[in-house]
Amino acid sequence: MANHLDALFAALSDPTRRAVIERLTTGSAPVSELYAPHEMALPSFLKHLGKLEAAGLVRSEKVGRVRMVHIEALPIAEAEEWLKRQRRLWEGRLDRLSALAENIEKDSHDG
Amino acid sequence: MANHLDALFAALSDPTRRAVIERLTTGSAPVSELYAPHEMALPSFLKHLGKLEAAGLVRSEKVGRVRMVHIEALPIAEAEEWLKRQRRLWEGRLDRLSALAENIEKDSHDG
DNA sequence: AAGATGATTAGCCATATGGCTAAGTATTAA
DNA sequence: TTAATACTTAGCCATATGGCTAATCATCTT
Repeated sequence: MANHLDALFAALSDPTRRAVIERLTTGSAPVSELYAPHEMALPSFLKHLGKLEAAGLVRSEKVGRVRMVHIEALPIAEAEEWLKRQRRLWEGRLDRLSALAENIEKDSHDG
Repeated sequence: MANHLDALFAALSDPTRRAVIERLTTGSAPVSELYAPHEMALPSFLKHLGKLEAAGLVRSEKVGRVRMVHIEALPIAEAEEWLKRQRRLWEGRLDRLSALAENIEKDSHDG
């Protein structure tokens, strides 16, 4: 995937993975705890964790036999920024259109 | 896909599709114009447009033999909101942690 | 009416994704 | 030192995804 936004948005496109992110906003947790609510085999779940980590949304390190996982704020902010920029560009265009409409209105009175 | 955020984030996970969104923030355009900058066969490109439309990010209607495409603001705002909420939850937790740290500090002086 | 234009449909292909089981490794607990 | 715990690795499977060509349809333009 060329752009890292690719991996970022792809990571967020799955409900299991978004649920993990939602859980992690309340604090770090070991794999076993993150896994508990999900009705799938552990290896399947670990693939999801792997994608989150590959996208940079999450980090983890092993403490004894337990792997602790924590959220990484920056990539979330980056995705948010991309969306915000698109929304603003779009809104900016609407503003310019209505300004234009006003000018046309004015012109029709002047002219 | 259960949640409509699934389709939304999945639609945004491809550079061709994000490029289309970026182009559309500057105004509606016919398929042929949206297609022009992309080095792939038209049917391939149309699949991308189809995903954007399925995700609700885009609408289109046919005028003569031309199909005009325009952006739909709401889904972008929804994706943005989900991200914002996660960021705030996480930041809120940091605030609580530092408040807790201050209390512990205070207690250690009192006790 | 013929030809060009803009899109659409059908169908093929390779790779990615999301799920599984089975078996293995490394720590900790008894 | 044996057993339980917490992952980890390997490998299989079905479906989804992203690309293609070839053929078709619908609407202008000449």
